[in-house]
Amino acid sequence: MPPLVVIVGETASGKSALAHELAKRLNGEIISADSWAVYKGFDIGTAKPSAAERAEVAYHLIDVADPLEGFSAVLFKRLAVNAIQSIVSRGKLPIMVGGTGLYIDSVLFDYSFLPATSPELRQELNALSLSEVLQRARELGLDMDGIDLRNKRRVIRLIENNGARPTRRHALRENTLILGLRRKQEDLHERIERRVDAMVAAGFADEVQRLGERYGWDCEPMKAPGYRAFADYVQGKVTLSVAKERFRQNDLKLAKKQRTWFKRNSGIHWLNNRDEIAQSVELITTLLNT
RNA sequence: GCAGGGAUAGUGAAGCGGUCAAACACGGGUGACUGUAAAUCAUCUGGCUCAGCCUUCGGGGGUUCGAAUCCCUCUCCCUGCA
Repeated sequence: MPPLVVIVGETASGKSALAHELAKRLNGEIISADSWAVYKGFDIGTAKPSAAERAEVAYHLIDVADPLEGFSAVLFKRLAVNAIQSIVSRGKLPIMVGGTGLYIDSVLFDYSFLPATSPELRQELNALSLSEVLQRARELGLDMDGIDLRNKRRVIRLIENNGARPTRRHALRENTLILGLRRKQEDLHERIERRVDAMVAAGFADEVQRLGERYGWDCEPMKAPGYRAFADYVQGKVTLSVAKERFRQNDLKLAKKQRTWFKRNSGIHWLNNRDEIAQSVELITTLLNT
């Protein structure tokens, strides 16, 4: 198993900057594990690396999805595994950074997803109520033991898979180092506030306007909170300060979910706030020498 | 100045004499999570020595066994007539 470095953390924690720096120093390439940066055109609000950064370090899994077509964890896993292989074959170090827990875990724990399901069936099931979906599952004689019967999506998944369950998660990928970045609450608030301001200064509102006109206001990535709030703003529904406030609020909410997600992963090496680069380099060096 | 309407928990908003610490939504806390994951779902969300008690429904004063709900009055906001 080739070595893999993974960097996780809350949104705006500085993981991208750390990854970039490490890639430069250690001859690495970056795999973004971000469910929104995959979409073409959604650049400013998803905090994609700049052109200058991309010229310095190779980035993968950014701009790989069309905003009108959607994306999925399965696609992510497949592309990520391929990217790791090709990076390694070039003699470089793969560094996966991102905040989308499910995507990261799919690689870390080698999730084996069930076969694809038809969009028609999903559409049909989505239109039903929870009790109707449950009824359908019962009619099909599916074993619902252990399924969260109050969560419609879970029941729908069960039906789509015709009762099949995903295989149990595998052990953590070998030869993998997971670094975690954690910030104090007040620091995170400040970082988020600064980042939102910077995005606005960089023309975020114009980007949203352009994307809304091109892909419609209801396309998948437009549902990302920062975009949703600014879509309301450019359409004159809310003021700029309200849009910014919502953006910040959404970032904080996301950060909380990310914390919850990563908390259960006991394999993460949480870095101290000081000398994050030095600590990382040391840990990675150890990884590569074993 | 006269005639109406309104002030409810972090926000929006129900309630309109008892079953109201007060629906619901959002916001917030905690957690679940293998093809939408910034999603979806669960749970908690006035205070406390927590099967009970205490303090809340703009301020003050009444009526009543009992009021967020009725009356008087004060303050502030909106609407119609001047």
